[in-house]
Amino acid sequence: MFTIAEAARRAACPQSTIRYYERAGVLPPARRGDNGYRYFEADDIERLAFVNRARELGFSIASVRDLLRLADHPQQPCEAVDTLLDEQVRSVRQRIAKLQALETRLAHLQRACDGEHPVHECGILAALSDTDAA
Amino acid sequence: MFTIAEAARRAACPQSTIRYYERAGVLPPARRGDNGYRYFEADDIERLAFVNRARELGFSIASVRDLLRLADHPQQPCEAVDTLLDEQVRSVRQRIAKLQALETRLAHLQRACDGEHPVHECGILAALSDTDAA
DNA sequence: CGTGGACCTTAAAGTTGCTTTAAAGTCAAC
DNA sequence: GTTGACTTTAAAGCAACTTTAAGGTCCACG
Repeated sequence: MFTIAEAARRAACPQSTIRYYERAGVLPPARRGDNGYRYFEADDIERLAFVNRARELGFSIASVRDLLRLADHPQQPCEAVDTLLDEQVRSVRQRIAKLQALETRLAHLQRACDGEHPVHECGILAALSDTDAA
Repeated sequence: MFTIAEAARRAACPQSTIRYYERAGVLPPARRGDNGYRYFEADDIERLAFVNRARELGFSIASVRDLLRLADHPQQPCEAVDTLLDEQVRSVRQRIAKLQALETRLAHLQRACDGEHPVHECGILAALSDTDAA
């Protein structure tokens, strides 16, 4: 039986996040002591750790809910898990591609100015101001 | 003199965004007709386009405000512009690196399951449940 | 017994950059 | 004069939390 402070320490995440996860429905309502304090068992901490790992992998709260539901029903086919993971991979790859395109444009801009002139000669601001610039 | 609908069309951005930018202080309060309608001149549309381009490059609203302030004071040295751009490049590269690390981990996970078994044999959920898994 | 400090609780607001909604006023044409 | 397309505002919604404020609880020390 752990207090929320202990749970937070063990899961290495803020107490406020644990409360939030409960509110958001990815953790079940915690058991309460007579004083209203939350108490956690080893099981609860494992579930919290599961959530944390899934979040680290970039899954949304909604997807984490789905993953937990699947984990709770061991007889179901795991196709749904694979699908969630595939979607997540695609989403990450898309974000990478967008950021790389951005990086290229920003790097080009960096070459437009050497930092030695006043702003009105700055190639960077010129590019931002210019309707024709990429 | 353009209505907000015209301005939105010319800048290819929603009207709600124009109003938001005004509220957020990156666009000055628009001139108003007797009826309270906003009216825009070519200048205003250019400023809006500047904002749009900077946003496309990933600059925060706060940075866009800074960039505009710099653009409005042509005699200042453009070092500040370069600094903002450098920071932006660093931030984008960092995000890319994080996403690539994520991609690697997700791709590993994908190999942990071929989608043919029930959930309780799923390597993906096992990895999420396992305290020792990456 | 009391008091100080460390713990816990909740609801609500703040964050970022918008979008959406609702309720309402305006304008032009038929 | 009324339809329909425009405009306005304030406020709420989104994601995933974090922060704040105001308030109970617990325990140990004197």
